[in-house]
Order: sequence, then structure tokens, then C-alpha cells
Amino acid sequence: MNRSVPALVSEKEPVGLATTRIFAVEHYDLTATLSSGQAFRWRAVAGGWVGVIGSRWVRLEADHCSIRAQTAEPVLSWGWLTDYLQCELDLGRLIKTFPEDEPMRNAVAACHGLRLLRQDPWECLISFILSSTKQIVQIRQIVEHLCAAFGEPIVQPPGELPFRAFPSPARLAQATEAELRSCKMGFRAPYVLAAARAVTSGDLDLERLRHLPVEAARERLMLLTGVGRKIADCTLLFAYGFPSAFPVDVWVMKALRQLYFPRRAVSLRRLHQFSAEHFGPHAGYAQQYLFHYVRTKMVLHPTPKK
DNA sequence: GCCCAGGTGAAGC
DNA sequence: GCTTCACATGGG
Repeated sequence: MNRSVPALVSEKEPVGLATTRIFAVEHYDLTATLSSGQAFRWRAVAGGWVGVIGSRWVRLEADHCSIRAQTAEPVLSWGWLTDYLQCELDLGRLIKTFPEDEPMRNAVAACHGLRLLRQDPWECLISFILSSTKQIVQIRQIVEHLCAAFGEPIVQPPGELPFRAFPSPARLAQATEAELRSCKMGFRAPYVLAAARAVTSGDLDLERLRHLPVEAARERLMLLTGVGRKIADCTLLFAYGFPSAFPVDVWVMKALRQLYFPRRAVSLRRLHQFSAEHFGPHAGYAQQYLFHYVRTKMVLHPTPKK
């Protein structure tokens, strides 16, 4: 289940204020992780990645065995970052829980070091509300419009591209639908507005969902207009870390049909049933491998749909 | 112009 | 239950 306490930096590590820190990691493909359609604000800049976590500007750079982090302001405790990046997760052990079939072996081999992040629920929920029938490039653009229009300025090193924090529920709740539409989100504008109002009024308590069984948390999210099974599962997996959440989008659907049901038509409902039974206790992680694999490596054939 | 995009909800069988 | 359609907008 979920940890309610964020990961802490180990006590034996050096303490003190600093703007850089190096984290030892194994089997961590930072590029695949930051660009695989789970988070939408990371930009590749000069051999590294620049983004915003909470209200902090961050630059990340990876080599074989470590991730180097740089912030704009001195930091005492780095738990917010190790938790976001899930540095302490034993990926090798997790992957051993995947089914030993050929498609899964191929996906794991093709996406070595791909990780799941642990994001802020609010940002994740809104980002995926914006994702429906949009390409990943376009989701990034809409999210950036939204942050530029409504996000608070953050402290960043001189000379860097201007970044703002992801807008708060309270700020978005005050926006008009027309202002939101000017961020190019089209018919999703009323969904974003309603979600912001639900959180601001206290009707939707995103922190409480952390402690609920996954089914109950999913049901609550799906009460929001514009949030169906897929967007709910993205939030449950990428923000809360519910390991069984298994988002099925067009790509995962293509992968499942081609790899596991090449000769017969299978409905979405059956695919959900199959995924719940087949991929083990960390099905959501397996899903991310299939998603990245089908998008970057697989040759797609027409397969029977239902 | 046409098709599709990390979908959803309503309407019609 | 399953299929079809509209919903904004932009990329290929």
C-alpha cells in the first residue's frame, strides 16, 4: 500500500544547506522516466532536465550510477525529491514480480531503467483531465499555458527560462471558463474548473484518498465530470502510487491486443479483467513498460477490435 | 481536407 | 453490455 510518510534522507548522509546533491541510483533511466508521458513539465536542457516540483525549480542530470540535482535555493532536506523520483525503490525486485511471458520480457528489455514517479495528486489529476484525446506534445503545451497564466512565480537561477509553479486549486477555482479556454484546453475547461471548485470547497479531499482502498479512491475521482476510469487510474498510479492501478489508453489497448490476443476481438472490459489477473501485484508498473514499449519499439499490426 | 491524439458521457440499441 | 457520436485543438 501507500506510504503516508515521505521518504527521508538517511541520517548518516551529510547534513546541511546546499543547492546541489548527488543521489546514487541503480537501473534508473531518467530520460525515459521524465519523457514517458507521466509528467508533462520537464524540459531537456543542455544535457539535463529542468522542471518544477511543488514550488521548487530543479535541474537534474544523470549518469550511469547517479542523479545530480540542482535547486535555485539552498535545501536542507531532500525527501521531497527522492520521494518524487522514487530513488530508493528496488526496481530489480519489483520487475521479478512481472509475469514471465515473452511480451513482458521484451518490454522490460526494451525499457531498462524506466521508473514511475510519485507526483502531486492535484497537478497529476488536472494534467490528465487535460490529456483526453490529446497527444503528449500537446498536453505539455496546454499545461505550460495553464502554468504561465495562473501559476505563482518561483525562485530560479538567473538566466533560466521563466518557470512558474503549477496553479493551486484556489487560483483555478477563481478563473473563468473563458480564461481557461484561452489556455487551449477546449472542452476540458469546465472539467478543470469544476475539479478546482470541488477541491477548494473541501468537497474533494485529495489527501484523504491516499488512505482509502484503491477502489474507493477510484470511485471518488470518477465522480468528477471528465474523469473516467483511465484518468482516474493515471492519478491513482502516478500520484498516489496505488500499485494495481492500470490505465488502459489507446496505446496500452493496442499493446495488449497485439501481444496477448492477436487473433480474437477483445473488449475493453475484458482487457481490464485480464490485466487485473495477469500482471501481478505491480500491474501498474508493468503497464508503464508496455506503454513505453509500444510507443517507442513495437511494430503495430492491425488487430481485431471489439 | 483528413485522421488521430495517454477519453468521457450521453444516447441508442 | 457494446457502439456511435460530439466535444476543441493542433500535428502529421
